[in-house]
Amino acid sequence: MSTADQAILQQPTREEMRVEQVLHALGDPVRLMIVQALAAAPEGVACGVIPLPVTKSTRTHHLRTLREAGVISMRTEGTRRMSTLRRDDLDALYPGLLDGVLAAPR
Amino acid sequence: MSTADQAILQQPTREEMRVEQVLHALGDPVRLMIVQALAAAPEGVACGVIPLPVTKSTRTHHLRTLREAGVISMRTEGTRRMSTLRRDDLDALYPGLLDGVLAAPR
DNA sequence: CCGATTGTACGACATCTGTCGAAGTTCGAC
DNA sequence: GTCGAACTTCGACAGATGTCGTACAATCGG
Repeated sequence: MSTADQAILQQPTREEMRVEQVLHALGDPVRLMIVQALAAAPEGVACGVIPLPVTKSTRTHHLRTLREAGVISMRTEGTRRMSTLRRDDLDALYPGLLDGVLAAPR
Repeated sequence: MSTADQAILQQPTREEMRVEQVLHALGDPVRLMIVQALAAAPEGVACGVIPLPVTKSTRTHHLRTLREAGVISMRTEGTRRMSTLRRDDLDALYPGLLDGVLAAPR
């Protein structure tokens, strides 16, 4: 590995984020479940421990969609991938959006 | 016409609205333009006057998607269809969501 | 009544998207 | 070194979705 090795997977900067992409990422039932699970665990969660009604590969697909939209951040930790909500960036760009989504009646 | 004639087109009640459907509706560039245009005109806007890069039929399609998700309300007024944002319902169900979306950097 | 204006309905079509299974990769433990 | 655990990658595939053009419907003004 190089000395500049990054444990954090590629994700858009705050400037690169687009609201329609964020909304599209949030507009899927499985991805919304992931976001709700991450909201309850500010320190991050291993992808695998979130209960989801899909297979591993589909899970990977949704996590990448969320990451590329800028909704979550992922870092490698051993063989685990830890995910966290990018709360600060989302709140800065779209104040109230995330809270509104999380406040939705279940 | 019957005495119970309704000028307001069918739309979900507040209880019937689902957050993932709302987010999905908002997650399209054209529909987002519509919402931004409606946000600037609380009294309602005729569908046709919103500048959009699509044809009439596509416009109708997007307006129906927004209406069926509960984002907008439509009523007939002569040969016009007036659309309005369902601000009160959205704010009640998902406080902050709409404001966050509208605050997005253009 | 006629025509113009507005918008909807329908069918077609290319693309996107969510889903899966199988195979590959990376890391930690023994 | 070998095994298992945790994810990713790839290819495939069915269904959803955005788009258009044409045809149809309703309303208002002369």
